[in-house]
Amino acid sequence: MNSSTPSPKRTLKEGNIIDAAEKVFAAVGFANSKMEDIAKEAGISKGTVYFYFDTKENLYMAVTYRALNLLNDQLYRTRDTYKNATGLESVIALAETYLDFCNKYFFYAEVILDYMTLNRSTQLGKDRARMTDALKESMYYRKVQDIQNLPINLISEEITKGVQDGSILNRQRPELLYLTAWGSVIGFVKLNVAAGSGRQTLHHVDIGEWRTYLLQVLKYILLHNE
Amino acid sequence: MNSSTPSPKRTLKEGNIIDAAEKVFAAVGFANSKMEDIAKEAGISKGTVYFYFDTKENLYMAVTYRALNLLNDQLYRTRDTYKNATGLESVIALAETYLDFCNKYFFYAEVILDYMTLNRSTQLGKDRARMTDALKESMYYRKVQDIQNLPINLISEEITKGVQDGSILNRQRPELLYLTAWGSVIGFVKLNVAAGSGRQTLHHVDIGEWRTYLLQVLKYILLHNE
Amino acid sequence: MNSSTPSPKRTLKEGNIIDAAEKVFAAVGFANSKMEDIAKEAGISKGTVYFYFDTKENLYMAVTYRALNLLNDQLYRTRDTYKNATGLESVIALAETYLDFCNKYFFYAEVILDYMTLNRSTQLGKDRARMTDALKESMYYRKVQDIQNLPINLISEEITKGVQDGSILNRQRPELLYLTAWGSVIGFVKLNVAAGSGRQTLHHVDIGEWRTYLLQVLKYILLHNE
Amino acid sequence: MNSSTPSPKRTLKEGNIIDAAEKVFAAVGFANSKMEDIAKEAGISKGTVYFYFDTKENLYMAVTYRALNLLNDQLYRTRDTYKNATGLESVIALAETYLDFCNKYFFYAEVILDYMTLNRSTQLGKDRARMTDALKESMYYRKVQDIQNLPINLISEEITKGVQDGSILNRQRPELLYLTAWGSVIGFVKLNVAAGSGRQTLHHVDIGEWRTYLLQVLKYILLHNE
DNA sequence: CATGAATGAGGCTTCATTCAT
DNA sequence: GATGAATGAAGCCTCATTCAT
Repeated sequence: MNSSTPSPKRTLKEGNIIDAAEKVFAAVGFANSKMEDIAKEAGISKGTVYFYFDTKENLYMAVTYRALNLLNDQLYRTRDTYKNATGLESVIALAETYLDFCNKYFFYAEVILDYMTLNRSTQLGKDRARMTDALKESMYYRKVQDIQNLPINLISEEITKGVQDGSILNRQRPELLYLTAWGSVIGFVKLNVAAGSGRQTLHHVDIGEWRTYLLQVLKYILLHNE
Repeated sequence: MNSSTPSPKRTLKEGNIIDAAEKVFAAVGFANSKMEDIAKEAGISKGTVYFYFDTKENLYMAVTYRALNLLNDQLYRTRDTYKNATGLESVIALAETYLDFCNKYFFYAEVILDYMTLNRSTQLGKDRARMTDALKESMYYRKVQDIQNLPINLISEEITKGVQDGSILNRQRPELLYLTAWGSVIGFVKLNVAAGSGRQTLHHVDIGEWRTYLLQVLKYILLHNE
Repeated sequence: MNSSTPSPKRTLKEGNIIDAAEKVFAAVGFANSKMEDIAKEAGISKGTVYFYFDTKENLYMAVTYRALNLLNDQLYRTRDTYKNATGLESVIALAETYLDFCNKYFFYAEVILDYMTLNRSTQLGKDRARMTDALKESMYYRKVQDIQNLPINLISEEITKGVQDGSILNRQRPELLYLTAWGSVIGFVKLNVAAGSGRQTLHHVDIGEWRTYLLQVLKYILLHNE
Repeated sequence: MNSSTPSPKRTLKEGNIIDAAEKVFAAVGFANSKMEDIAKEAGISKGTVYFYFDTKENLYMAVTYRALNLLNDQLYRTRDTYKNATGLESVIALAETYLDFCNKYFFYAEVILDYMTLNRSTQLGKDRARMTDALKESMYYRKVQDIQNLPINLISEEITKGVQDGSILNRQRPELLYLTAWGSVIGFVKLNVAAGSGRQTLHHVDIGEWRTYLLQVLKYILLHNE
């Protein structure tokens, strides 16, 4: 509705609440999070949370927006850094950026993956519908929608660039490469997320080692036409 | 606790309830599922559901158990079919089996991934603790624990077999290969799940084509040392 | 949805809850009534109230339905009693019946008047809309709608009968007579309601005396053409 | 308490707020009205509303006071206009004035009736008591009390005048006549209000026609002894 | 005086679970 | 074994009111 820039003070306050929400959501999951707890975590009252975020769903979407935004920032920064490098180098750097992002902002990675699942579920009763509606009416939901495709677009562009500058030899379509590569990374992340943030090994495999190997495979895929 | 074989009648009834629970969980997610709905879906009363499953969590674990069991069945069947084939062929066939499984029963795939997330979250309040406890006391939770490692063990064995019979040339440790391969597959599944079960294309890429390419990459990984 | 007759037990229980709701609504008004209080008044738990009435609004409508139903019963009974009398006598008896009803079931009279105001208010925000929706979806709302016109139809018929049998001499249209007569009665009731149920006098006028005079006027209206 | 004349500026501001309050109360009723909405409607902030009216109840009473005041004004004006006419003519003119008032400001008519209901309800919990107390402490509540009897006194006087000057032949006590007449008018108004403000017909009866007939009946009552 | 952020008591409603029949 | 009525602990959200700026 109001597209004017919000006051810096308001933005700051919202930020504090999102900080708190993040912690609580990350700790116990959306369903088990109570607005009361989030308020307490933020050191304010429940009412104040509602003053800034009219719905629990909207607050969750604000977290998602922040996560996606941060990811985009980092991807764009990497892209700019590698402006003069080859497409291959850029793509690998982007993959590393994403892996680092997931490692550093563990919960954000989860939230972003969660978001992708949101539109799925078939309605069974009205309640679900109501919840979905609440979500879709949320301002942040629309904000997220606006930027959800940025990562894929960015990476696809860099793959295309690599194909054109000859650094990427694989002649599959960029989208196919993107999906395969991204899928590998997501799988890596998902397995790590599932295992928990603190883990250093999974099934006796050192995660750093796995990471290195994954990047090797990605590079391999990009370099070979088969 | 009671290790005597349950009556066939009881098993049948439980099966019907799990059928219903699956549908409801898949449709609206665990948190939004109501025991009432599950009972209705099963055509029985809420009380009866509780007669067979003392907790919502336990019912969910029963679904997980079924999912994992089914996956194991299919993997074992594939392994047996390829008993006399090379390790490489066996491993690729197992990957295909898993992809088919995820495609056909994609809710099961999700449930199995979900299971891995269960033990994670830090406690903030008592509720979470209570829920986790309820879960861990559930009979099906223990049943799931008993078989959770079967897939990875099975696949690792086949990779080892492939290494020994010379069909797999990659000299990385089987577990590392397993994780990389499984991660790729999970990413594939996850992206498909996120997109929705009915889709035929994703980002203009035909899913069958993607699948074929993914298997190619897997084979490639196994065949090349580095 | 389910048009089968509810079990007598259920009907009985619902009746008890409506009894309690009546008392609470009458005592403090709809807005100030709490479901908790109603439950306590009925000697049951809040949850049980919701088992029978899914909404506070629906419960209120159930009260309205009962009120309107009771009024209809009494009017029909009077009509039957005066089946062989003149239309004039019947109409006067109906007026007396209504006055008695309002006197005896004070709160019911209010509820019925309230109902008439329901569809009015212009929406300003969504909340109001939501409340109205909750109301209109309520089963009892529809039940009330089905019988809301019975009184006016009944009385109009009797006026018509009186015109035909020559006992009512006023040649105005029955509807006009009905509105004028009914309006007088409603005004009487409304002023009494406003004053409170226990009052014997209003502005130094004995209410019984007023009632007698009102009936006189009504008779007068019916007997004189202009 | 403070009997010093308020500044014209303050009076103006209060007036604006009451304007807004009226609209909101009329649209959604007292219980569903939010101070926020009223402030928005007045184009000011919530805090400012509270600066002028310390309580929602007090604001409502201010509306009531305005309504009653306006009615009184109009009745007095009519009385003055008919100073030299007969009592009968004066009374009929007053009835017409009231009908016009109700027609033009029909929310005011409701508010005035509402006011009469205020002192009634039995206490069940503390909330109701608190609300009533808030009301009774309100400055406007006392202001309303001061003028609440003006209409009935005025009309009763005119009836008495009519009896004395021989224009009113009915020998019932003025108060009885007053109540009967007022009741008829209130019923008329109530039925119209219930139907909605915009209606031109009710049950196929033209409202103007009904109004004319009602005045006829009133005149008839006044002119006939019994 | 005006603003609008902050508060927190309170109400409606949900739903896992229990239990009498 | 099955049923479905009963329970009550929670949780989301509202909104009158207060208060610092």
